Amino acid sequence: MKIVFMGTPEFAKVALEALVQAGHEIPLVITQPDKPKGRKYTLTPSEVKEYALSVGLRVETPVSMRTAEAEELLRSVEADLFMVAAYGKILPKNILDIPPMGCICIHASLLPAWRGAAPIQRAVMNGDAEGGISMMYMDEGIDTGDIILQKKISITDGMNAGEYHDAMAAMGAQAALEYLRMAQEGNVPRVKQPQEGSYAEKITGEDLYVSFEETALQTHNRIRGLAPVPSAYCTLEGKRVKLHESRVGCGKGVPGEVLSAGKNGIEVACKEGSVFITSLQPEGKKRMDASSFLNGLQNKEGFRFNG
RNA sequence: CGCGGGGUAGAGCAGUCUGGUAGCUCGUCGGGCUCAUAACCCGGAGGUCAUGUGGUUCAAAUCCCUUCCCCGCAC
Repeated sequence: MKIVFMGTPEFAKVALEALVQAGHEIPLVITQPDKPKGRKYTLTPSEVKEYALSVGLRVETPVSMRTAEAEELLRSVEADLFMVAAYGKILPKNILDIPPMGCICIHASLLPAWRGAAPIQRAVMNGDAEGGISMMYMDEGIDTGDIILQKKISITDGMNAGEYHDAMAAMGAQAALEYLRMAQEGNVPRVKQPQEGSYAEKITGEDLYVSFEETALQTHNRIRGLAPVPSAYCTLEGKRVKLHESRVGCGKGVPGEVLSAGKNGIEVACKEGSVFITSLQPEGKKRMDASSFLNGLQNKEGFRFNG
């Protein structure tokens, strides 16, 4: 079976790696073009591209899927199916129709929940107790295709998006292999999705700001849902402070007010309840625990955030 | 050359503007108090102040220059 793999970030890389190690034939890998990244603004390849090249796969990075060139490229490999994981571009119908076995997508949510760009972060930020992987036949909608299989995982309170992501990536890879086994036996289930679902909007700068104007639980979920990257933040004396780890507390006070500061962390009042910040990172500094932060703080007396 | 912050004891910081014996909080080690302690008290160790046998100076953590490294923003 010839598979064209389409994907971009780490999540997709893990799946591609599993396919390669299982010995599947992958004549072509499609990923996003290199993008300028980092302080030096250097052109950086995607995780998928980096890995694919390291194992000698053919990689193409079309700028658009809506060109004759893209269609010709994808037809020319005569693949049986396209497997897509967090590619980052919408596939038009003429592309979807190319492979005889269809376009199969690995999506990081239990559809129809969290369709779209940032299902992993949104699930954690929303405080979901359960999440998982969906394999589906792609259609022209955004993550609305018929479902082949789903795998569930619980999201514990102590888990951040990074940990959840890693577990999900591994599970996504397993799901892909399971699908391929079913496909080889010619026995692939296909269940329609409900129309109604939720949408996981892309994370923007506004999502990162912790105002403490939400409840303690919402604040905690925001912090862990954005950890370890891109990180939630608040401000202290006009400077950004990234918030990496927190715990829910039950103190009361004006949102942003520091209620206590010690070995348990820095307790900050929220609209309802409080959160203990246990790991944070001032602008220009490295990540540190709350004790270290307090050791170096000049005016330990009555500081407050976002003030 | 996209913008900016920083490299001082194991950790986090002050001191740099206005050169003149290296400080703070925490940790660590020893002792004491206590039924006991992560609490408290007393004492000690620990730093060629990132780099350059760099420049200026009677004197450089501090002023000037070199190189390396870390981080925030933006993308």
